Amino acid sequence: MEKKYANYDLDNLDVQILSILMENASIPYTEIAKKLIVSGGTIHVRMKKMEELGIIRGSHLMINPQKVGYDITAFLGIYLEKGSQYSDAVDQLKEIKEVVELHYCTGQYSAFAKIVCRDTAHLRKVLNEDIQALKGIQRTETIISLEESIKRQITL
Amino acid sequence: MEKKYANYDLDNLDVQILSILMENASIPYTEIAKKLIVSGGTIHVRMKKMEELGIIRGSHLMINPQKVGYDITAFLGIYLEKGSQYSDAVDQLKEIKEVVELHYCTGQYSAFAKIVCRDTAHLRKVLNEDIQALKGIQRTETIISLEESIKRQITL
DNA sequence: GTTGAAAAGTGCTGCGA
DNA sequence: TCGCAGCACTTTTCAAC
Repeated sequence: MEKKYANYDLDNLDVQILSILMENASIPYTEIAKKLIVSGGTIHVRMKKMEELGIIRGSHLMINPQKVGYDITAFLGIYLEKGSQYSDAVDQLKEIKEVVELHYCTGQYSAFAKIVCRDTAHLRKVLNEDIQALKGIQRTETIISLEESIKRQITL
Repeated sequence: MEKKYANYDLDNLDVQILSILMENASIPYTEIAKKLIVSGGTIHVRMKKMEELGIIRGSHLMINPQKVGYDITAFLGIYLEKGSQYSDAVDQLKEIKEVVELHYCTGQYSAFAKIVCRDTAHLRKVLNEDIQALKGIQRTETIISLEESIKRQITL
């Protein structure tokens, strides 16, 4: 068993397949097979195995948010009144669709969120009306992203 | 021209197609066509248009980082010695593969990064050896994510 | 712009090694 | 466990509306 990659015995081939598909999920299996010099069926078997193991979450179409009118990305450091209220906060924040990421974390903030909005007016509305209104949230600190310079997945 | 969505005249159909594919990029065009009650050809034409407009960045396979041994996500507030050194910092940080996002931003930090590591030892190595060694970086503040509770794309 | 169907290519499955 | 080959399905194209 090769144990280089985590709790699962992913071998080199598995990792190479993932690496290719993580960059471009629409590349056909047959082409991956050619690149890695195995048969198409093998790719299929490996992918199925990795799906069953829960390694693969699914595939997403990446869109350019700015081109569909979502121009502003912001990060939000959240101070909760009590740390124990985190799970309540999660449930409430899930209802706000502008919240695209939420982390429970160490450091000065109890929670840390990433939000995407159409414009400054929209951001202000989300911050003032939606998020500040949630119970259990003491205050927040906003960091606005002026430019997203890097955006990629981990490389295995 | 419907101008509800950005600088481009995306109509309702375009937005519905994107909404479906953003959640699951592997759903076949023919099935989308059935759902939206148009022909497969139409979906194809719309997708091509949106690709040419740069609205669609591509499709990615989402993997579960924890299952391949990347257990730690952290955010890094970066203080640069001078704000003007940002583009230098971008170039240097691009070389560090653990950095998956980098934003130029307002607020106390000059830049803000998201990094993904295997374990605490790996994180310490990236912070101490890779990032602190970069020139132009004064100091950093690390926020470690203990749990990622929300992870999704914007809904149109 | 949309349709529907035909042609080309891809994904899936079972059998054999 | 892997690879090959045939069948089903999807994507892509195109003439016609």
